[in-house]
Amino acid sequence: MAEATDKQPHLYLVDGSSYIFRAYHQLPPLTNRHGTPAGAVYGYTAMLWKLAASLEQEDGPSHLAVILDASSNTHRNQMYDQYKANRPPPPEDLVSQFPLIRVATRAFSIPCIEEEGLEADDIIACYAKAASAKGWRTTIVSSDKDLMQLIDDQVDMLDTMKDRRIGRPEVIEKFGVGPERVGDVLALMGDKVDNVPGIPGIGPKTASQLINDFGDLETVLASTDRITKPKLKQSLIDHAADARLSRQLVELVCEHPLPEPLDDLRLKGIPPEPLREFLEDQGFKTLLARMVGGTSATRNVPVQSLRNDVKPSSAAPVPSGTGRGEVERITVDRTLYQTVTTLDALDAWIAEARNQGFVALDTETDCIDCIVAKLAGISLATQPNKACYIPVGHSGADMFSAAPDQLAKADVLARLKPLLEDPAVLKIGHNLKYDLVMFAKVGIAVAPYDDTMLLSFNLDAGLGSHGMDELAKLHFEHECIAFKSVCGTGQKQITFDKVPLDAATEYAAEDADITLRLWQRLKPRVAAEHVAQVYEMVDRPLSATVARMEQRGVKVDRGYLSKLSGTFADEIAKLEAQVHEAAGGPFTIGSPQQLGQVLFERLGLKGGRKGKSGSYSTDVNELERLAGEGVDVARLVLDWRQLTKLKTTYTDALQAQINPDTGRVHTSYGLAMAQTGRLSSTDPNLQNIPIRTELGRQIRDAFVAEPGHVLMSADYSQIELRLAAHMADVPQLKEAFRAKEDIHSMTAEELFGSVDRDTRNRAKTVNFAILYGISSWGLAGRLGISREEGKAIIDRYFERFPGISSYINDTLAFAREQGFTRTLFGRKTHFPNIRSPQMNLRQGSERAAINAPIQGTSADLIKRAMNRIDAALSKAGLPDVRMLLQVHDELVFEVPKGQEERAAEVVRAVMSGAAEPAITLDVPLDVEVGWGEHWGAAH
DNA sequence: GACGTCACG
DNA sequence: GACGTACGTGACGTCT
Repeated sequence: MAEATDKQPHLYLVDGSSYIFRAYHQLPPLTNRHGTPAGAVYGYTAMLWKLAASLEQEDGPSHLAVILDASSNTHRNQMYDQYKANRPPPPEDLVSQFPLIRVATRAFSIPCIEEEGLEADDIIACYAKAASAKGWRTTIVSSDKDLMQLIDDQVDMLDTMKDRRIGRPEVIEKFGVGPERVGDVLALMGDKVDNVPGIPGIGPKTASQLINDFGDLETVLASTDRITKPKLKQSLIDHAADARLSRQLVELVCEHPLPEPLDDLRLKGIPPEPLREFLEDQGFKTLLARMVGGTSATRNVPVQSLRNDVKPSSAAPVPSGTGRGEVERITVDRTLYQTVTTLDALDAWIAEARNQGFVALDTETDCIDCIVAKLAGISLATQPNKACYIPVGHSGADMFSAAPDQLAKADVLARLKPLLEDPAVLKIGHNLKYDLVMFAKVGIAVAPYDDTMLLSFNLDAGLGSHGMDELAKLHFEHECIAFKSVCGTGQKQITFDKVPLDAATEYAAEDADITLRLWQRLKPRVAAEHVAQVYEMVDRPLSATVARMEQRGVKVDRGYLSKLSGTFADEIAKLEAQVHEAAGGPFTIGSPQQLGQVLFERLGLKGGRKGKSGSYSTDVNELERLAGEGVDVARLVLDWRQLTKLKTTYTDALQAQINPDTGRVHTSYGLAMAQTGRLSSTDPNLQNIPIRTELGRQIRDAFVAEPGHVLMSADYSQIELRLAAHMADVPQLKEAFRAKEDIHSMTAEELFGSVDRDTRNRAKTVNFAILYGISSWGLAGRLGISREEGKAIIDRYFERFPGISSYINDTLAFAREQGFTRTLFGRKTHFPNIRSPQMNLRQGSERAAINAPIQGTSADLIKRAMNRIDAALSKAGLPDVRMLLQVHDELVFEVPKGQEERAAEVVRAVMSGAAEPAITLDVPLDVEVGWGEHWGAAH
């Protein structure tokens, strides 16, 4: 191939100084052959390699240079002596790598440009301007936001770590303004790291809003009379000079003569020497191997081999075979959908469903809450594009319009019941739990069934959510009709039973149509990807189990809650007065911002700023610290916080959630929400009712049984640690569980050689840390010790329980290889970021991947128990014992008085044996059971 | 709607 | 140049 003479020259400018900082933080602390730190240099070298490799590519460089900061003393320091004054010195093991950057660049025979008195940003600006003047394109390799000012039609940026191009649209996305106004926005918001002052109280959002409203900085400063918010206005007036200074500091200088002429930056190819020598010297074996293996017949550059195997790892974080597969183009023709208004038409649909043995269905209602919802209509689909809607509960748009022609609800349900209960016809739904409740309310027990939401959850957990609209887009690139486009939104929103039948048919029939297509696409993957066990034995049957629990609800004592609300309100009022008194004036205690100002400015307490908003942290740790130092107001605020939390989230909200028809609270369980396979609970969340403090615990007493009944609670003891002992195969832990020893004391003995309250507590913390994917830093923070001490404890843990470290290593190796983890029952959880080049993303995924098999197996077990419990109770002659709630490792039942002992034994047996017969655990699953008049007394 | 905070396992 | 220090959730109040 000829050299790139015929194409437009394309200059790449590498912001070397900023690159090496990022590389340092994102790569592990590697050392080179000489034992000196070289992680950042390696990252830098790999980046240059990648760039050089794209020489011949469409968008690759024809000219390339690396730009470095020559000195810290620049014209900006003369302008403002505080410029970059806050910046901490770089870490030592990074400083030692700075000179190597120049060596590495020379090894590539790439020009390395630096200029006394100019920052790299300014040099880049000069070159970009000069290149544009000659009609060249320029790509700035950096992610520095200051440089985004330079972007235009000819200039873009490239973030090689995220493998992302940044052009005008990306700038607008980030700043809300085009590149030409970025300088004004930066001047308003300032920059902590460079110590550019900006205007206090103005962050990115406000800054871009102001510039958009007024045009530029000077106009903003001149228009303060038009600004309505008093604080903002005053701040702008007070700090106008700071803003002008900031504007100058962020301005890039592009009038300087070029240190080297543009044409000298041409990239012709990389001579093998001295690159090979450099790679050998540093011991960068991977790159060296590529260089040798990729010898090209046509030229002496490593280009050919690079293109094939140096894929940017960030671009393909998900290993092959774990994605959701290719998009299948479909054509949805909504004109083919039918509105069924005659019994003959209905019978024809039922006959077709019977004939082929499966049918997709969906119900439409007048409300999202399936417990109170009334049926509006039912849609069916038998083939792609062959779907119908059967309205049964539609009314006119208002009280003056007549209801549309439709079949009688009772007739339709009478015809559908045999079909929906026919064991020879598979019913397919999406989030079928909702429909199961709707049909159960009219005496129809839908079976057998498949659920496409659960199919997607079991196949692709971790890769996205599992709503139908999203799945249609993902698998078919099809946009479903939006609910709000049919029913409107906000004040004007109407309920589905008011929607005209033609629009209702298009919307509802499409849902059944898409459900059918999703089923056709997803179902074959169940066997192929080995999730049949978890789907068939855990999640699919759980739909019906949970539907029953939701329908039952739990009785809540409104009078008791109301009284509690009153008591809390009095306490809150008292505390509020005391806090205001101590603060020297009223303010909104619930506003972290105002509270921070009161504590750390008005009262002058010492405390650090935290968070990117620049506001003070006032969380429980910070306030506990102050309270411990004898700051009474901190204790008062903590008490106020606890009481308002209890009142608003529990005593008030729970009363409002009592269903007027049943007098009970019916939560909704999310079956496909938590990535690990746990359930979640919403409207209200009954999985986070207080228990840890005495005050909060009173809320539990509001959960009561019907007269003549008690509430019974059964919970797995230490289930996650038991599973860890089994899965990691740790003999001492397994033995301790078999012998019913106290596991935290036993750990304390192993770790610290003695057992007292302190060592036991610390051992308990360590045990949890293991489950959550440990880091020495995190453990140190929790235990209030140094990182080194934290690391020593972890090392000792691994040494005493070697199974744990091999479990972690094996789990991570598997996850990196496959992109997902599995529970003992085969449940998959995907981790698309497990190989991300971004350290924080990657490490977060690693911790989650260590935890997921354990948390997920625990979820599998309790779900299996739940699926079996109703039948086991009936078989034991206890059909009136009703399972009501699940709280991850706990089940709550309503039990007729006199049946407690027998119910306890049945429940205990089912829960303890939940792994069998699929799995035999090496540890017993102990279950603790208690009961009483209310939930609080059942523990 | 984002953020901070806090309730649970 | 920033982020975030343990995993998984959901709800509320404030502020923009």
